[in-house]
Amino acid sequence: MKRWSQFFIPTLKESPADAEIASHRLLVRAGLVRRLGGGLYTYLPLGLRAVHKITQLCREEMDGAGAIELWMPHLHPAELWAQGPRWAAAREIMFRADSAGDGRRPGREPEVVLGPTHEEIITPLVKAEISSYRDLPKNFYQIATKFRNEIRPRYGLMRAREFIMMDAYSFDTGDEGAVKSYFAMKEAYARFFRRLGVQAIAVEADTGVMGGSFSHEFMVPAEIGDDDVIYNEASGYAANREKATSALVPADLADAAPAGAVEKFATPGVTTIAQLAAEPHGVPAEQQFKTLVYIGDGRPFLVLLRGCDELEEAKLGALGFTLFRPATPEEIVPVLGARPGSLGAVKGTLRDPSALAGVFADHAIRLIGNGTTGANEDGFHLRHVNVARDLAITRFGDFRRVRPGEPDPRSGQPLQVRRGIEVGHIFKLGTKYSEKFGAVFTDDQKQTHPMVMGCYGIGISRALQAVIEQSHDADGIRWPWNCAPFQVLVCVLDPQLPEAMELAERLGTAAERAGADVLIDDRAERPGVKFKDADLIGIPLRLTIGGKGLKEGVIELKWRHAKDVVKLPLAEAEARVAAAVGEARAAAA
RNA sequence: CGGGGCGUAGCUUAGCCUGGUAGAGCGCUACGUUCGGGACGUAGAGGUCGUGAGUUCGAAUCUCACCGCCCCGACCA
Repeated sequence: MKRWSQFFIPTLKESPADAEIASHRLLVRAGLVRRLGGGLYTYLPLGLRAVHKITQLCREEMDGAGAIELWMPHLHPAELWAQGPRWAAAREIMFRADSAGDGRRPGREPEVVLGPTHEEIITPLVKAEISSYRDLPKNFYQIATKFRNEIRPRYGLMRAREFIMMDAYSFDTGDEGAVKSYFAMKEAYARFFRRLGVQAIAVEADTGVMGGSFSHEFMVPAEIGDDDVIYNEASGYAANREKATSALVPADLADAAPAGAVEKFATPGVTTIAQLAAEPHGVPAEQQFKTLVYIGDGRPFLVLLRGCDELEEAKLGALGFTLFRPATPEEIVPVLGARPGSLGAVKGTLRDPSALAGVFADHAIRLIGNGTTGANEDGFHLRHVNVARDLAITRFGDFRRVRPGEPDPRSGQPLQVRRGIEVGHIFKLGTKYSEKFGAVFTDDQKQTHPMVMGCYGIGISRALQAVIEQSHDADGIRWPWNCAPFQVLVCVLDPQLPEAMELAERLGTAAERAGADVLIDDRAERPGVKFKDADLIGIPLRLTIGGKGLKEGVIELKWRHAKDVVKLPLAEAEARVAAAVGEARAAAA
């Protein structure tokens, strides 16, 4: 039981100017956090209590799923990362820390880095400690601080540079076991978010720099989310836009027959899809081939799309390059022979085809059949280009961005889109890290194999804010029972009356015995201030003790999410409060 | 890193265009009146006007540079 006057909850009437979204404003106004610098936040006592509630729930679900808690350093020797499979990509977001003073190697590679995630730490540990199939599977987790130099920290805790994360790593003897571990975590995640009191949906996701074979994200639907979720309610299909696909191209689509010889025609000044679609040329975007040039690990490659489609850049990750980026015009001309606007992939028109690492075509270009593309000669295009006959395609793939309304890959029903906040991510990693670090085990045939890994993350601090984003009203936060910093607020309107404070203690004790954390507002403030603050900090159950009520022989009980106030006769108050707490706990279990 | 915007008291901000005493509300301190939905009055404390240069007799105000923050894009839990 805490007394407000002895605690520290600095609430604000006005929102700080830098807080744009509701949850960020409420984090600050309700006295949960204060900003230190870009993407850096102090958790004030009330905010820390919410964090503890969330981590405890998370811990219970992880333990329940058989994961084992440990704690790894936040400072990582840079050599470990250099040994790992993704140093080049990961170092972009890692804070470097040269030991003390000027460091021993100023201007060169860092000696230590602040950990953005822990695959590079856990895998060598498991390699050193586990070598027999008898000791597998194992799943280790920690709940700790992560550091990522986000290019653009945003929205308070939503995208911070230092944040709290639960990260887990599973090690199995084979693929089957790894899949089992993966789905055990998927279920644990679902239970965790349900108990947290937040609606989070599992969607198929891109694996990104993490690598691995498949992955799900847990998304909290919210307008301010950074991700687009493509879904169909009826079929249950849901995927991050980066990963989402559609049944736009029929599986049994036959190659179109050529419609005539390839024909070059002059298109002076035409450098965009829209210009070619306009008069005098009048080639619809759906009949154009779009040719994009990227550089993958130093070598150029081409991506072909329909003129009307957009590239979903994340899908290029499937091509296996460690790093890729759009090519510059200076890089394009020597290879293709023309500048952007007149590019194409028609056999025989490329200046230096041997320089290419590949030509990757989106399936949807097969819908074009015969179309128009750049001639690799500034100011000229080619028509009657046939997909099968004329294009030098290394392989087809899914590279286009799905649009709402396209047919669901499962049911054919139209796909929809909504925004979401990514609060959790699970990956089936495979052997990417175990091979690199030599984390192998010996099986019962005395054969050694790399362990099959999975990794799992929950953004604890982000989940905290997602809860607020999803659960608030015009007056303030509406904490779900299980992650509320306190579950019961005893609002004493006349704390100078000894009998009022004594009653508050009794009710608070009754609520505590029933399993609630209790805060007593004993401040010498006017009632209006107390009620406003109570709504702002959003404690689920409010008990009000006032001089008036005491004379009538009642106290008041009010749920934060409800409008009505229930008057409880003093004689019944303790039992009714205990019962209310019991019901709330049961409902939130 | 590209594009846009903003830095004035702890917070929200006016003043800047058109250079000349830095103002208000909230919060804070003291006293009084109040006391069931962010009360009122009186008196106070609190400001290197982000930093540095420049123009000028004189700069919060004009110019330049730098720093910080916010928003939009690419990355992520």
